Amino acid sequence: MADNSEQSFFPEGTLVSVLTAQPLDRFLDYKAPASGVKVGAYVIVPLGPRQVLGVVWGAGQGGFDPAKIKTVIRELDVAPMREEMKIFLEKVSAYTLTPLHAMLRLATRAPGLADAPGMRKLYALGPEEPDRMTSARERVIAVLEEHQGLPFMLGELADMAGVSGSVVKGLVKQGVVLEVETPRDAPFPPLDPKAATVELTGQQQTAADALRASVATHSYQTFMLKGVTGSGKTEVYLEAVAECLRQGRQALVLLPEIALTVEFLDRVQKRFGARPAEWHSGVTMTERRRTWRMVGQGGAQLIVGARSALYLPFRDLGLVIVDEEHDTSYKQEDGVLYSARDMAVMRASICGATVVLASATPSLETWVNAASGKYRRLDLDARFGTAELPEMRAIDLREGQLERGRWISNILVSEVQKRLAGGEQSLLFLNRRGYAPVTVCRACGQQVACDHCDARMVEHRFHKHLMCHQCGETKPVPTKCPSCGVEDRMAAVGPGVERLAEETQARFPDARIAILSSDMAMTARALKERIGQIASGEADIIIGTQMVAKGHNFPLLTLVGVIDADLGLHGGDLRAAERTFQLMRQVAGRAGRVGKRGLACLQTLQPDHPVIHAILADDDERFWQAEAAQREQAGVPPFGRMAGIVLSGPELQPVFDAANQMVRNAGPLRQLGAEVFGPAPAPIARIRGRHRVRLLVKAAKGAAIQPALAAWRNSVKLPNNMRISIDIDPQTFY
DNA sequence: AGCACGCCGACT
DNA sequence: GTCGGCGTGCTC
Repeated sequence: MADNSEQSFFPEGTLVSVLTAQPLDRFLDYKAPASGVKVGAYVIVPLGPRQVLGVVWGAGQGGFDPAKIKTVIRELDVAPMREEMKIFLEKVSAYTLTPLHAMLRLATRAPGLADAPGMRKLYALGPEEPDRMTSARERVIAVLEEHQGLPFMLGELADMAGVSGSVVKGLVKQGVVLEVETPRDAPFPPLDPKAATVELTGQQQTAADALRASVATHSYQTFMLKGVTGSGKTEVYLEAVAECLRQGRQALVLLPEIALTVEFLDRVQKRFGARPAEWHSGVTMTERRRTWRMVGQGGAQLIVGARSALYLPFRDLGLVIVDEEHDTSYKQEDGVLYSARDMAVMRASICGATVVLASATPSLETWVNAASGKYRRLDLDARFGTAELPEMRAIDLREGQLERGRWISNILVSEVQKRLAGGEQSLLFLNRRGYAPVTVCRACGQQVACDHCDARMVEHRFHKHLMCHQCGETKPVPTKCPSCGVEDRMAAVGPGVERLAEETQARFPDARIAILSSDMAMTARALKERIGQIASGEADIIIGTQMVAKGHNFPLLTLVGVIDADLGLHGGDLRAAERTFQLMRQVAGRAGRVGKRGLACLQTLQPDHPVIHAILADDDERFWQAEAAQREQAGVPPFGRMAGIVLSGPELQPVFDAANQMVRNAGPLRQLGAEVFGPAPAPIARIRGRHRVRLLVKAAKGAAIQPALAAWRNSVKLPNNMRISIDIDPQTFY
């Protein structure tokens, strides 16, 4: 690794070590350019016939034919990478076994990085009077006066004044209007921590004080902020943001879903008087470039975004909020495998920042860390206003409650009817997209499966096709069985939201029904608008998937019916209970947020299951204790370390053979006290035609398994149609 | 990642 | 004869 502790500036011709974003897995030496170059500088370097982006990591290492060493082409006009960012990238790389070049790629995911910062001309009011006043000129001056000194782009100003550009240019000649060269990437409007006064309840105040005090120390600390739905978590952590702004440091708020950002931005605007910078897949290229640059030079104080915002080049990060920290979308299961929650903690510990992990239903890891004192725990249990937690009731489906092809029990039907009569809303929750999860042939019993994956095809009647939820492959709904060839015996089995909507429509023909499902491809804005309409009463019954569990507020909602509370309780996945618990509680939390007490009905075949009991008893502490005890006994996370190794290839047998070869090479790993399990088919045994085989490594909590895993991975030479990926702290481990 | 080099099959 | 398939290896 390059050592840069001694030197930070390299004069012309000295050797520097450069990390490129190319998959080279080593540093390359270059000569510093005529102007010299400093450590951390973003540079363009020649690499073979190409020019690529890199970062000066430190002094050159030598040992390469000096005649072949090329010179850095130029340094980019952006803030250099800070030492703490380099440390962060190195640490994440070592922890997740991701090559450093891939980390750099994550950290430079901004368009137009290599471009010179563009300039543009803006127009503002100048000191002079015009020689002759015309009505066109008057209008231009009026527009500028109205917006007190705020400069405009030429087209914008001309449009607003209803004149052509030449009128403005004419005024520029006389000095009435000034032409100012402004950088294209402007700083974001300043946020004012005192823009709005907030009234907090006693408990909120206590929590906010603790967070503010921590932010003010400029040292690392993680908080678990646990607050039931509607307890005002956001208000509390926005106070921490306010303190961070006062300290002149930057704050980052991570949200699990883009759909939530629009609502959140509105709240920020109300609280701080301006909108913060955004960072997620829905942001335009220009705005991304601006945000990346401004974060680096301090022109953005608050960034709201998705997990990848962790890799922005913060100048002085003082606070990271991970909202809905239990959300599984923080752990990406493809590409670079990391948990944004854990990496947020890592980043904050490097730069002396406060972390707030906010959730109504924290992940078990966070709960355990809070229990052990590693994190500080803050609780908000008083609900805002008069709303209270809904009454919760299990509906036992075992006693022949449901007719064939029906999914809504009579008890639930009558509760919905009461809401319809009273002008209130009902939510029917089913975490299954599409019409029916299984299409089966009644003649031979075969189910229609995806040709490329180990998954069943889900019928989407709305789109008139079957779809594989693994790879997205679609095919028409067959009328003839693909296996036995018999005609017209194909049947849809089991419910999806579309089918639930169909039944709902049949049972309540006069009700207005709205479906909220993630496969209704909508933009974040359109979705927000739709949710807004529904919330304001434009629907009587809402049919929803997982999406509705993520923080939207429906004031008229007083009934939640969970159609299948058993989904996810079984399946051998140790996290299944945790996920089901979180989901159920959150969905139930939708009901009765304002005013009236709500009712949540859980339809289940296992009314005696501990998870169902914990939900009904509203006793989350007991649930987490039981879960923690179970995991501790099994020696699995967070009480032990685990890693999943997935080998994949086009043919099953060679993949298995390679996996077995790895097991035979696992000696050094076992010497660390680690156990190796497998090979076994991965949880999803085939994706896009590639067979996947998994090994699991289990080790004691303190064991440093990464170096051993890296050596292990390199101990087997794989054929080049085979891939290997290592997932530290996998989400599924069974 | 790209891009070259290189060594074997079916075309003008 | 040569155009082009993609396997192997290099890039400071």
